[in-house]
Amino acid sequence: MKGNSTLKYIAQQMGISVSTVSRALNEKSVVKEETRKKVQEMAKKYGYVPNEVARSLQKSSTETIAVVLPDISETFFARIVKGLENVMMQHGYMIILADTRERADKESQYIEMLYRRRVDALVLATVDCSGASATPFLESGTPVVFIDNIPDIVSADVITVDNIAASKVATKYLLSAGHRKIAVILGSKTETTGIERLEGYRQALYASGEEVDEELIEYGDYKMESGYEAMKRLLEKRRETAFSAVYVTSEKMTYGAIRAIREAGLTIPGDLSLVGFDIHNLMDDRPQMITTVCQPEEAIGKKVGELLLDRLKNEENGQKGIKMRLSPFIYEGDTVKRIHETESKYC
Amino acid sequence: MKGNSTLKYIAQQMGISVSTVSRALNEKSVVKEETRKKVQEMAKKYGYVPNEVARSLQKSSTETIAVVLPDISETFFARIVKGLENVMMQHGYMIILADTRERADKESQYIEMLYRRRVDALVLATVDCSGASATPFLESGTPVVFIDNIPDIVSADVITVDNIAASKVATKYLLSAGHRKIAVILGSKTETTGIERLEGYRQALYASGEEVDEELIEYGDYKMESGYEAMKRLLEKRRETAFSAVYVTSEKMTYGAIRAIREAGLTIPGDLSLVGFDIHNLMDDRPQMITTVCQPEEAIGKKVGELLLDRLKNEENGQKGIKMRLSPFIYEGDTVKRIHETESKYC
DNA sequence: CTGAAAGCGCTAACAA
DNA sequence: TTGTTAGCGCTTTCAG
Repeated sequence: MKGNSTLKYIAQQMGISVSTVSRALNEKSVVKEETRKKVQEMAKKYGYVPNEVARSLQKSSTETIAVVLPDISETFFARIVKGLENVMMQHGYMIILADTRERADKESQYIEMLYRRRVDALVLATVDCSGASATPFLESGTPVVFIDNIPDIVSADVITVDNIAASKVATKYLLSAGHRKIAVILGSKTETTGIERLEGYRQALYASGEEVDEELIEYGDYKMESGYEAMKRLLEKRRETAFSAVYVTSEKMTYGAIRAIREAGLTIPGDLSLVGFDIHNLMDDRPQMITTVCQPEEAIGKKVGELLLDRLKNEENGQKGIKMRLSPFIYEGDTVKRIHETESKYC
Repeated sequence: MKGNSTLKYIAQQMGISVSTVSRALNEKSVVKEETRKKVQEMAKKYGYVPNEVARSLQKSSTETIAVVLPDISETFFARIVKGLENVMMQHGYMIILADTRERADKESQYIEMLYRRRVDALVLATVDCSGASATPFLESGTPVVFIDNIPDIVSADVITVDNIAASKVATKYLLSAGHRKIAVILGSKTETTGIERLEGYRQALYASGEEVDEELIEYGDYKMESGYEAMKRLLEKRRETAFSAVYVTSEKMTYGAIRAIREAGLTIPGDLSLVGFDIHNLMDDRPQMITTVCQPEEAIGKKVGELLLDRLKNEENGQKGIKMRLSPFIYEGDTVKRIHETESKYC
């Protein structure tokens, strides 16, 4: 018999006006102390719980922000969400989560739904680099922060890891271990994560005077199966290409690649060296020697939160074209050594 | 200049009533085809997007469900959320995610916030087995489904893995590999996940005529660090206890335990056999031989979603005391073998 | 088929 | 300090 207690109901019971009840319950307004106490008593007695839906409607602000991403079961995304959620919760904002399963159509569909719900901001790890899916938010001036992939939109706010640095670190690591023929498995030809990670790889090779063998560059789609397939393709042409190391640029593709290597009867690092990406669980405990590049997720989530809070407080909505690149780490086998290629860059 | 288009605005522009516009835009209502077309045109022209906040207020249903859990960066929870989200999204429901960082105080605080937002249902992986934190929902008759830990409340709806079966499978696996002295690291003395996992361990030992050595039972708090510490304690008394295998009952504690074992200069399974819990990433690719018990997360998420959908559709709110236990798996080293101890049990 | 009116629960002027 | 009124944007009777 609870849950239907409203300001109106309390007001009626007490024979006073709704607005007085409202004021009494909102610390900021001025009411006679005595009235406030009585109202609070009654509110408790009737099990009154404010209805935020009504409040949202009237204030045209839902104190809710949306996070749209390709796969929450990727540790990378889960950790970003965790970092973000922590900051936002402290300020009374809650998070709506939407998992697109890497599908651009779902992405825009979900974003449309979220806009209808009038979330106050959108955090988007897009799989559609045109950035078109974010249109409803962009047009209405609702804050949007892109993480992971960078959209074509010049004025967009972006906070991501420095992908070029990440690949440079990974490649240099392998070069300095004596490898000359280094294969790479990328997640996308069109998304900036893929483009930049390739770029860093190229730069590192050029810098050390190595040729880039296009045969050593394979593509997947960030999912495990594609890492497995890409690795198999690389292994098939290993005779001609003679690579001795491989760099895989996403968590799940790394798992897939490792499986392919094992199935081929090869060992890591005995037969083939490998540098993975975002292998966090192994990182913490290192049950084996996997070297991995990692992104500072909690930091990304936190930065996104702070940026958003600023945007939301200052009412100066709209994109400002902020680009923030955070530094990746590399975790090298058993040694919990961290190499910072660059410090965070802000523009 | 967008984003402020409302039914009222369109109605004014067209010189018709708000209700007609509303009807025209809601497929179900009856309007002259011609009117509908014109309205739809105008709506598009003015960039009208329905305001779900207003709709929610009027329908007193937000089409939103809340998920409150201890740690979204645990693969176990992330996958449940993914499974659940998938089902709910297909029916127009969105998910609000709250991460309590295993803190009971945050848990009840968040649940309070969520109730104010009038989410239509709550999915709760509680760390407070009294179930008291869910009170606002329970009292108001809003559907609540518990996952993971089972609360004291008898009438509560619960969908979890069969923890006793999980431990039995794990322990039997080690017994059949010839181990007699098997240590176990549990996550909690008070939560049902801990209690039941201990129970399964005990039952398996009894069944094979082994004594239970209380010295071989250690407790952590599900976090990595505690797994590390618990393992260290076990190793310190290894001389007296002479255990040859250990069973660790959560993902992160497993990582911690492995680290402790490695730091002690021991190898798995050379010096010590280990069965872990929820080690999914390793499961998919198996970079090494870790045997692990796993829970069917996607299935749990899906079941939760289906139950909720049913509850929400049929308006017969309130707890019905449904208890559903899904079967765990065991993944045994390199072999992708699955042992089903039991089939899903429904009560 | 369409309009007028009421109301979801709350806040916020504006008076009193 | 308190009450009255209006309205956030929408749906839904109830008349017409």
